[in-house]
Amino acid sequence: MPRLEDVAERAGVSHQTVSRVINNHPNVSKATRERVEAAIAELGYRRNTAARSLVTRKSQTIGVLGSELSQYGPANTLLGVEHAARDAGYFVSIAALRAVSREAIFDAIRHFLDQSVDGIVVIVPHSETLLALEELKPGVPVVAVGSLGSESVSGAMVDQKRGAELAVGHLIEQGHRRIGHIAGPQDWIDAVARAEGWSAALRAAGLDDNLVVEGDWSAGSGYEIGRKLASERTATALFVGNDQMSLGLLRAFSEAGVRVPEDVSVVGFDDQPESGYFTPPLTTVRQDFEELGRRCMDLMLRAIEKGDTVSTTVVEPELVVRGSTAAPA
Amino acid sequence: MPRLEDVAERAGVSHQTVSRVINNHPNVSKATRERVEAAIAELGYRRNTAARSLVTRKSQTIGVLGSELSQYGPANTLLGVEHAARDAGYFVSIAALRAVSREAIFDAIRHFLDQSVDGIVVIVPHSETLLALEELKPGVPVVAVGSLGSESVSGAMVDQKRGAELAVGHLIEQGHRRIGHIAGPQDWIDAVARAEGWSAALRAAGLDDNLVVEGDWSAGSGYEIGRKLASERTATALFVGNDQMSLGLLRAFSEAGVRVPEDVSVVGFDDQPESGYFTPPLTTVRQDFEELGRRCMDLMLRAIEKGDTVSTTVVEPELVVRGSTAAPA
DNA sequence: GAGTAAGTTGTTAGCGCTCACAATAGTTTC
DNA sequence: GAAACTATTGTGAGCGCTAACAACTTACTC
Repeated sequence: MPRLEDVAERAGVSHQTVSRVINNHPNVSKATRERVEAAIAELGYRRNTAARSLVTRKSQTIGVLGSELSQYGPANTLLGVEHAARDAGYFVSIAALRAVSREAIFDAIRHFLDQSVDGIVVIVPHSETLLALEELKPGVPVVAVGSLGSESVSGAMVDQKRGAELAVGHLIEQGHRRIGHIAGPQDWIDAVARAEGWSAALRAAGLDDNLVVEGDWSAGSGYEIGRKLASERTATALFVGNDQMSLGLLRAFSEAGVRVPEDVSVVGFDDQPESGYFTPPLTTVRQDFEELGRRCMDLMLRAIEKGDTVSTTVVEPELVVRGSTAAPA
Repeated sequence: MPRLEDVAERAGVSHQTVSRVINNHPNVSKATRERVEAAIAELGYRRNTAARSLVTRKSQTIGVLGSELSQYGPANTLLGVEHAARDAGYFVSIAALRAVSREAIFDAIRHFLDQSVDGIVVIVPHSETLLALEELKPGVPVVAVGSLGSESVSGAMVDQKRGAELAVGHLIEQGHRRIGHIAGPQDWIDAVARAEGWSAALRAAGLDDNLVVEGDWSAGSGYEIGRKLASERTATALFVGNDQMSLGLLRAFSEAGVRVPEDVSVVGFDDQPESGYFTPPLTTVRQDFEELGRRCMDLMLRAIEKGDTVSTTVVEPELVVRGSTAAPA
């Protein structure tokens, strides 16, 4: 592998001039720059990241700390971050948490600091994550996905409360009055926000917000809850915390002879690619996860390159109406 | 940040001795080792990765090149790789391909070489990927997921052909004689292997293998194909290339009044967490993607640390029988 | 007890790059 | 035309680590 020195020799300049060309320093004459660029091309020179990193203490790497990274939302957020990062010339290093705990988070952050990452994006949608980050100030910019951030941490989120309002608003418009909620686990930031949004929208319309059950995001939990609800029949409409639980719910209702949407309307959350092919096709709230990831990197780049302080960005959700909602009988 | 030198001073030894302790060299007396370890703990010393990397030309980093990384299979494979890598003390850097092309693959590989990764795992299930890798010998070990590898590339795969045989065998056992296949896109290695397995199993049983349609893995394509098949009714059973297309197919059949499994049996492939909650619950072939990822890293570590030559590992698939298959009417 | 081997520790150099500063050439100002 | 700039290029040092070698102990052999 050719070194800076080799390029310099070939171009007939000093190594420092080559360095200037590589780093786009202004004070290099056009002629010299071209000569150096030619030499770089001829030798197929590529800068040694480790050497650069050693002296600058920057690694051109963003660490992405995630959990549940194989789920639709996190996976797509990661993708958005990766694309935006690579476009900006950054490497992306990942650490996937097997279990969410303070110790595991600390571990992963240390792992990133060992690599001297320039910034850390955290896709760990648990409430305790923010607390852990507050406690262990990593000394590099941190963007937490799915939160508004805090004093020292930037946040990028989809407006969950707004999403819940869209869903509930749609059901109210159709004439529903008893609208239940199947919530996600309440140690997830988003699950809490959706439940709050549901509750707020109902109260604003003068309706009861007492029909809540908590699932664990899985289709299995949706199924179990669905079996129970099918026998009780308390609500005419259900706002479900995500599309997977909705799927399980639909399955349980189908088995129990409860018709959707004729007997009960169902609204999900996420809009996974499959949701339009459930039986019936699911009305749901779309979140643009890739956009969320890109926004994260926007905040990150501003923090790294312009030294911008902590800030927040919010992505708007969108209601997608399909066949699982109708006016109550 | 404390340096090696600082630790050495505190422990009253030379920096080289500290280096030996860190790198687990054998010839350090127990007393010295303990003294050094104490100093490391007291100062909170962490080795500078860049400096180490500069001199060793190793980065303790594995590059993972992927496409469709938000899909269930690739995402979980990535997870398996990440866990195994981190357990072995390696960092994981990712590059996600937006589109699969030789140029994009070359680009990503160069990106990894810039980081002087110690190895590259490729999760790009397109046939042309292998060719591209053959052409551009990166100079570090490469493991390609979903292939048997080649002369210069190791391979880790789930036995797709066996999976297809399991599915078709199950249908034949139930008494089906006209068994169609909804294939995945034929530029995917797995799609080809599944189609071949289906075909081979049918021919081995003396049955026709002329009922094939090609989809694009999406639920949407399964739906379109399902609408067409519902009117034709040529087969009594269908082996579908993946679970998502199966979902679309089930939806189309449900709309058209074709009953599953009474009128047509359906077997999918993948066993995503949701598949057990389709209507009806889907009989499918399970692939253990995380295991696949771990196996990848096994091969990789052997290649890196023991200089093992190119090799292959195969994960066995498993048939999961649920409610979408039954004997023909 | 001299000679050899094995175990333990220290010394020096250099990986490839950027930073701070020095030096030179070219331009403007009065 | 000398002083004072500005633009361009070069020089030397050092980031923190490991590899190679040197040096010193201790133990063992005959």
